Amino acid sequence: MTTKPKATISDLSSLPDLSSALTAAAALLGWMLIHDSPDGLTAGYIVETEAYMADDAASHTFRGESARNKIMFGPPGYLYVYFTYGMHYCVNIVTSKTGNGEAVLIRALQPMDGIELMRKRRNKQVDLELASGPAKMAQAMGINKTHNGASLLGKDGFTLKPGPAPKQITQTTRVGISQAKNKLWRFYITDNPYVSKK
DNA sequence: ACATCGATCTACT
DNA sequence: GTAGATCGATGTA
Repeated sequence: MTTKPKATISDLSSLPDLSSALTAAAALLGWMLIHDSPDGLTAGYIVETEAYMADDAASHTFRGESARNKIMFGPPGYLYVYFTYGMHYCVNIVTSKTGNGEAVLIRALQPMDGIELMRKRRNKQVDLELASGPAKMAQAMGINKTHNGASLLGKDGFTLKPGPAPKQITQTTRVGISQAKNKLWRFYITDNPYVSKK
């Protein structure tokens, strides 16, 4: 069995600045998330994110490390995937540094590549319904709990690459939380139709 | 052990 | 606009 030649990206310099969840949430807008899976390749343009910070009452890491959230306490550049509401997965990119417990929730993508595969995974035809929400996006990209802890540096099939810079970004409050509701830690590309909620 | 709640989505009214 | 699905993590005893 031959090893498939694959470009390897060796360090974090190929990723946006992940030094803080807050700045990374804004910086990730306009990047492409790519998943090269056994089923095929899908890619989407990141149009909506949320920052979950250290000492943030709405963050999974607020009450300290646990089996579920330990990836968030690890090094940046990895995926933190969790299961919620008994049926959905949500995808985060770990930021900051080991021990801090910060991440950026990827809330919505504009489908760019592998759209037929996204339609099949989602059992939906309309592009606007493929990835315009955190759990929709996870399903369209074929991401589940087995990808918790996957690297974004290519070796696990995930990569990020820069796309067209957003013209304008809107900063507002996060969705679906009951704590720290006043923080303006959600970001989206202004007027992009693939954003989950205005 | 048990109860509660959730970084959601869908289908229905 | 709102109810229901469905289960893992967490808090309370």
